[in-house]
Amino acid sequence: MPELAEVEFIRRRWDPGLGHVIATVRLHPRARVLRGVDCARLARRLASARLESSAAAAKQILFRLTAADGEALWLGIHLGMTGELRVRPAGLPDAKSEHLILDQPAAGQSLVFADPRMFGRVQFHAGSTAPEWWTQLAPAVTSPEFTLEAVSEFLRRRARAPIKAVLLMQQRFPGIGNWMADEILWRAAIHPARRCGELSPAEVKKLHRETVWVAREALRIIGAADTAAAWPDPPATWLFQHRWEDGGLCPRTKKPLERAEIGGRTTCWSPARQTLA
DNA sequence: TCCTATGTTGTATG
DNA sequence: ACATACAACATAGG
Repeated sequence: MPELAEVEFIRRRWDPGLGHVIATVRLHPRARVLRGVDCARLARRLASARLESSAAAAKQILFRLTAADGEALWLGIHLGMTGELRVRPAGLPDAKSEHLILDQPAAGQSLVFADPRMFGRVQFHAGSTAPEWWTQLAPAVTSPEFTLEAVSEFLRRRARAPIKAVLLMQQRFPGIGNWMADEILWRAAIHPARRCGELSPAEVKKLHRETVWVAREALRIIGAADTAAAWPDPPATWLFQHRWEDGGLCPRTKKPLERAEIGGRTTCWSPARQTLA
């Protein structure tokens, strides 16, 4: 159930495949994750292609490949709620929910994209220029383009919406998902149901700062972790560790946390430090 | 049986 | 056209 840092972690799972040639491609064309993809063309082009590099931005993963005839190929993976990448030794049977399998027999392995719930998706593009679904992503929250002014302007245009819902909007907060949004609001001491238009300039500034901080720390703790094991959780000083516990306590105030649906998603906050109005 | 789930998108309404 | 709200997608697990 990946957000910014988990996506980066999962991206690196296919690192053992870099520099190796794909011999065969196996896929299940009826799987929802392949909606809109020309599966026959994808399979034909990726066969004999070499995996060159990968990158992650927002919740999107991009793999760059070179076809046997030299053409540049671009494979996109979005993990949705339950998507996962793995590398499996060659010859093992396919498991359930494995929708795209790239066999690299010379390396003795297969690269696998699995997604039981199938909210994720695969995208494919051939040609020398990067596809729009990659180039059109909003600037990363860890980049210099993610300015306080950009955030202020974005919130101004969504004055009536609860801040929790707006933090989930990928056009301005790429990579932020449900747990990161709750973590940011908790650190910024802003109640998730507050309307964007009523936040003070000081609160918006705090929100901007905590967004960058949470993203950086999550990338450091989760995104850079050893991919041989499961991804690590942030420390117990974070809201993250307590948000699903029954009777969970705020790690700062030690007072009870509250949960409710806000902006269409289950939201956790600390009433002792996040108040309305 | 019923409820929940770290995401996105299409559609309806204002 | 734009902002907002919400059902729908599909499956597994408590």
